[in-house]
Amino acid sequence: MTHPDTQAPVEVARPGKRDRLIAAAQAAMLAHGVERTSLADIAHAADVPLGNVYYYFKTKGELVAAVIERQRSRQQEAFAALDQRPTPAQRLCALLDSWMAQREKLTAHGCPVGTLGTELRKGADELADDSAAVLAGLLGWFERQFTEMGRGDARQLAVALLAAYEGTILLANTLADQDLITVEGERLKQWITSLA
Amino acid sequence: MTHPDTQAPVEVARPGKRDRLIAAAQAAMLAHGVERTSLADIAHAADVPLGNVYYYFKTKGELVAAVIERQRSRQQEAFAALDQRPTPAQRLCALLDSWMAQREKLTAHGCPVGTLGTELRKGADELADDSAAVLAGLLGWFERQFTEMGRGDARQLAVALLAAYEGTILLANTLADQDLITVEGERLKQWITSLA
DNA sequence: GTCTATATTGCGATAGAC
DNA sequence: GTCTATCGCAATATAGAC
Repeated sequence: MTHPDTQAPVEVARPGKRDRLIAAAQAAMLAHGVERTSLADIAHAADVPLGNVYYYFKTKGELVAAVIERQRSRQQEAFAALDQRPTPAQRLCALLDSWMAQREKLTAHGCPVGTLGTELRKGADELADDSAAVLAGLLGWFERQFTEMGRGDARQLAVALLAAYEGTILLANTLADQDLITVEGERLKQWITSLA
Repeated sequence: MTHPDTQAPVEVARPGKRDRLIAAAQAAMLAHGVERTSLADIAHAADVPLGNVYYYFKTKGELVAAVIERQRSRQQEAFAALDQRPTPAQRLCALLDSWMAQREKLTAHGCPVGTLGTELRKGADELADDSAAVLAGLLGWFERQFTEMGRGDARQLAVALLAAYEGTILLANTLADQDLITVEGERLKQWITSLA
């Protein structure tokens, strides 16, 4: 802490300027959609001047790509944590528990992965496939759990579970009723338990 | 047909100019989203000059409102047709059959009601509630069928069915796999039959 | 690397002739 | 009622000083 002025003459960027932009973009795009979120909004929220955004991301699309990559990365961490649990049924139920715990945010803005994927499919965007890969990652993880439970119809069960998951959030969001997530969550947990 | 020039000096609009705009708006907005659909696109598709759109709709929002009203109207017609069938299980399965028959369009663009509701919730739009009412209409119809089947948990069953319905379309659209609709459709029909 | 000022474009909406 | 021309604005992206 001594002589802070004399050392490090090179201006080191406050760590995370780029990360702050990605996080701000993710939050704003989840709340208002990609199209309605301007780079000015993101820059303001991240406390970065507008023109400087283009030093980190050449286009808005690159920023969206970074958001998707961040989702994928977070998803892998979540899987790693869940995989610590001993049985597949416990892992699936633990995910449903954390899902229900987030019901307020999910009801307010929808599923981050689902709504982004839906919006990107409407554009001519190549990014749609990247977003789809995140959803496919969740589907694959579900399928692995069911396979480990010895189910030959693991794929179909995974599709049914993911559809119920995404569909319930869509309903909760559109109808503005977070209790739908609680009720469906409990029903799905019972269903999983009955399969184990 | 005689003397067509001398009669009806008042220029009667070719029937359906307004309707053409609504239909074109619905198609374009389903394909590309409300935000990305410009009034110029709609006017061009409906073969109406851009400036003339404002004679029929004061704002773009009014045009979206007309699209929603059209969805609601079509939904009522669909319910009336389905209600001709003798049993609630037959009605539900008939709806799932028509759903599966439309799997190609649903996979390409998502559910017209679900994607519109999701997008409008992202905006500050008051129209979101109008769109939600259409989804709620479908939910209510489901619930009536289960009630008529003598189920005390009709509401919960309706939520589960609608979530599976919307969630499956979201997956089929995002993952670009229309077979998901076929597989889930058959599973849901079996489930309904098992309840009857 | 950082930031201000601005070029450029596309869209919603309007004015006003016919 | 119909249509052309255009305004005003917001947003992406760039130029260029520091």
